[in-house]
Amino acid sequence: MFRALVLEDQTLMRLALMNEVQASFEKCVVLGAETLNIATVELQNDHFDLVVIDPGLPGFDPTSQDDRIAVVDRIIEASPGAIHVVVTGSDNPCEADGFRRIGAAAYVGKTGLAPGVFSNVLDDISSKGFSLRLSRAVMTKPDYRFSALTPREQEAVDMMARRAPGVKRTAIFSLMADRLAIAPGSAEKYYKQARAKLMRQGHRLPRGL
Amino acid sequence: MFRALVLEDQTLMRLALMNEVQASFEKCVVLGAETLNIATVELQNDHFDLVVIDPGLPGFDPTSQDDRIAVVDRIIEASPGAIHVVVTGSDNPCEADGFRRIGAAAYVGKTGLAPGVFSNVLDDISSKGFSLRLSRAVMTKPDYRFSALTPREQEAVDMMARRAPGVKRTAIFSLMADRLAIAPGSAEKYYKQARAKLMRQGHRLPRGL
DNA sequence: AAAACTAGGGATGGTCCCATCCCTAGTTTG
DNA sequence: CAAACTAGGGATGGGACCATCCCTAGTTTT
Repeated sequence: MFRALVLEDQTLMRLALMNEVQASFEKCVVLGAETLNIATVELQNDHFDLVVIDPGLPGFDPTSQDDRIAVVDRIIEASPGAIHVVVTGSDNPCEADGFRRIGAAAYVGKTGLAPGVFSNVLDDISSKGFSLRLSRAVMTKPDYRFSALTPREQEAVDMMARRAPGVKRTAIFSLMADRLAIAPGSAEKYYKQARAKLMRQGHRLPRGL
Repeated sequence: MFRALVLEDQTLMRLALMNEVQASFEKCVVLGAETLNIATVELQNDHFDLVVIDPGLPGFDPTSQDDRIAVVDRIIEASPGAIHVVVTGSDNPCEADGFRRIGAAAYVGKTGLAPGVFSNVLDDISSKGFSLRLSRAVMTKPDYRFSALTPREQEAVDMMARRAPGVKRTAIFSLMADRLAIAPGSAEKYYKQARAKLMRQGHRLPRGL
């Protein structure tokens, strides 16, 4: 059984990271720790295969490079058999190199860390030994979330809303079919159903329908 | 239709916050913006009832108090009719007061911001006009997440694992029943089913079974 | 004009999860 | 001892969502 631990003080982020880890492995256990103390205790009592660390913990000076390194270093020494992924909000290439030197297998900025990216990070580690993902803002449109839609319908709307200008709807349906591993006809159905729901509720639709 | 906008650069956190907002309203639309620019455009084009802001955006100096205030101030001026909630990782009482003065209705630290807390923040705003939730680490045990469990089963395990010493299991089943609005017998069932699954898979169970 | 894209709608079977109720049987506790 | 807590298990109905296939009909492109 694959065992992972996520050390991150921000609760919503910790839960989200735990989800990402879980989504990356068929069968696994993921522990979430809010503090270095909790994490240290767990690392002493059990073996872990993967540890995700945000070095910006409370009780440490967020501007002190030494503190940040110290946190990660303590974790790495406490779990020599694990893969270590550093996740941070204030990422920079210099710090990435520092963490790499002390044994981290990945350095990931939170801004670019979207659902699904974590799996790619793990793939990078497997193939290249190290994964570096620095933050950069790439969004040009907002995300929309409608409470009336099912997850599939929401996905359909998302992908259609992000469609580049000039791209046919049919092309998007094919793309959706590939990504979700369903038939293009089904993708089309979800989109149309979603659109109809929103119209019925009197929504102003996002640009691009 | 209730309309909300979440301005937060970290993708996973933005999506989590959008979920929290969505969970707080029966029917709503939630937009997520990664940058101040995207948010500004949306605020110009549409009316919003609620805006959630993390002032620690890329392109601004995270240590500059002026920059942080400026971001929130621009948003508040661009959406005079909305309720404004400031969410930040590096929270302190002094800054809270600053944001309150310029018109924010809530100041929330990310560390204590767990699923469901956002609703409480909104309740505070309704009843008292302002909500202040500063971060503090309160966890003493880690969270466990098992990939084999359904959400209900996972909840049952969570609540049981957090049980205070000496508390009877039956008491927990009643508590679960209250929180999830189900029969205590059902709560018991979920817990036992979850436990059985984990045993079958050869898991080491968390302390407290 | 033919082909493709658009925008709706109806019907169906399957799966997973939710919630409930009922059953046995060993161990603690009052 | 009786009552309550513990630890399993089986069966059932309902609901939401998934995925597919089929239908009509107007518009646009080739």
